[in-house]
Amino acid sequence: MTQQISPTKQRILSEALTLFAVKGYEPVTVAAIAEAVGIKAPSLYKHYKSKRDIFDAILTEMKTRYQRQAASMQMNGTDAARDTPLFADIGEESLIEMSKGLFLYFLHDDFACKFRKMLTVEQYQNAGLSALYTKQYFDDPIDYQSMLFGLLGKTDTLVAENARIMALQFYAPVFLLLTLCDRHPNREEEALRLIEQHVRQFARLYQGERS
Amino acid sequence: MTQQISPTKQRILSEALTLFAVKGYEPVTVAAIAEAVGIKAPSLYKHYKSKRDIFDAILTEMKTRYQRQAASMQMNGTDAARDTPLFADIGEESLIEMSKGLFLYFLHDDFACKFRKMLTVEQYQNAGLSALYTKQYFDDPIDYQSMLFGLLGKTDTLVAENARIMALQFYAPVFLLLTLCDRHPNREEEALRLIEQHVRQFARLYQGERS
DNA sequence: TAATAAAGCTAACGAACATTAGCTTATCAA
DNA sequence: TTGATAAGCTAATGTTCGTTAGCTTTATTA
Repeated sequence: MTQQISPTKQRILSEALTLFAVKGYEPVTVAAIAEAVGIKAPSLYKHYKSKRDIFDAILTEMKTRYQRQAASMQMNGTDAARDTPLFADIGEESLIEMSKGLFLYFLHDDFACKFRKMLTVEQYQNAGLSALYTKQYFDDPIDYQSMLFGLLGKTDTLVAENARIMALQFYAPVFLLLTLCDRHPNREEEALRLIEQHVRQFARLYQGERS
Repeated sequence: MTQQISPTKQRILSEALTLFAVKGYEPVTVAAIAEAVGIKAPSLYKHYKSKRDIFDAILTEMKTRYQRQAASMQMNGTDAARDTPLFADIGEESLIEMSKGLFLYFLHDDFACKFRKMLTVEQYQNAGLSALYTKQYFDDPIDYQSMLFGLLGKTDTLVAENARIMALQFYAPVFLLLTLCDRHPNREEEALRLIEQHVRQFARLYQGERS
């Protein structure tokens, strides 16, 4: 039932995204996309009916991938809510590894990384992309982590209101370092070191609080 | 000695920045800049010799402003180091007001706000702007706040290494909320509320630690 | 084997772009 | 009053862009 995608068609998407991620939509010429793929510009129109059509296909693919990932997170989230031991019991070390892992995934996953950059450079001229950026990199992560911290705090003195602040304080430094490395890949090591110290300090501060 | 700037020349800069902030450099046409100013495209060339020249003039003006501001911060910083009472003595409330004040300045100051957006959308295709972005919105703020937290921690158990993490944890949430409001001005109230709660929590966590 | 469709190519078109040439008008010093 | 300069304008130029037309070739299918 699901249509098979021609390899060239897929490569056009990939190379276009690579270019859009750096320059944004408008400054990228169809000739440049074609050259990256290894064909001539008019040949692109055998696969997509316009430049905008390529852009839309990228958006569609991203939405598909994000929903798939959100669905798997949902499962993990539910499991976590049921099964995971409390904050203190997770252990600082595994929390560090989780943070670093997510950081490295978003930094190095080809599609995720380039799509994030494209959203970044297009966010102010496209209301749809603006909303998508906020959902993917602000509201969804903050909501999700609020939920986790909220669950952890139930048996504790932490109130629900504070869970959002905890989420903000946990997430923002990691995200800031992610965008730093987007610009300067050579500072990845430094960022990882800072993330480790940040998580350690964060755990210490919020665990110290309950004793 | 200092050359007087024609009002039209200044308006060109201002309107060009407004457009560059949203679309980036390339997609903005000189005709669009001219129309925003209220003249025809060829008339622009009486004031600047090319489109790139307008862009460079914006960069130059921004560097001037930033250096002026940095110089005044330097003075405040030195004064702070000499005169300001310790962290706990500043008072949570005035710390909140300071944070909100800086946040609102960067969010609403016309030039600062638009220039930040322009850096955001141009950062991946211009190495110079990339470095400038990192300096202005990562290294300089983190260094400065590290210095402050470092001074405050001298008489305390906090080590210098931790001052950078403190700075990161203090600054990142505020900056994240700033970029959120850049996209969604209608969420300013929510952001201010979160900043207040964040600073309160931050102060409580790091003060609780020393007792 | 013959017919069809898919996927590449060159050539060309019309629109939009940055920029230049050259004109007009107003300001202002000599 | 005259001459020059500044700052606007229209018209035009050469380039680049997205897209289309129409051809060739290869692979698939009847």
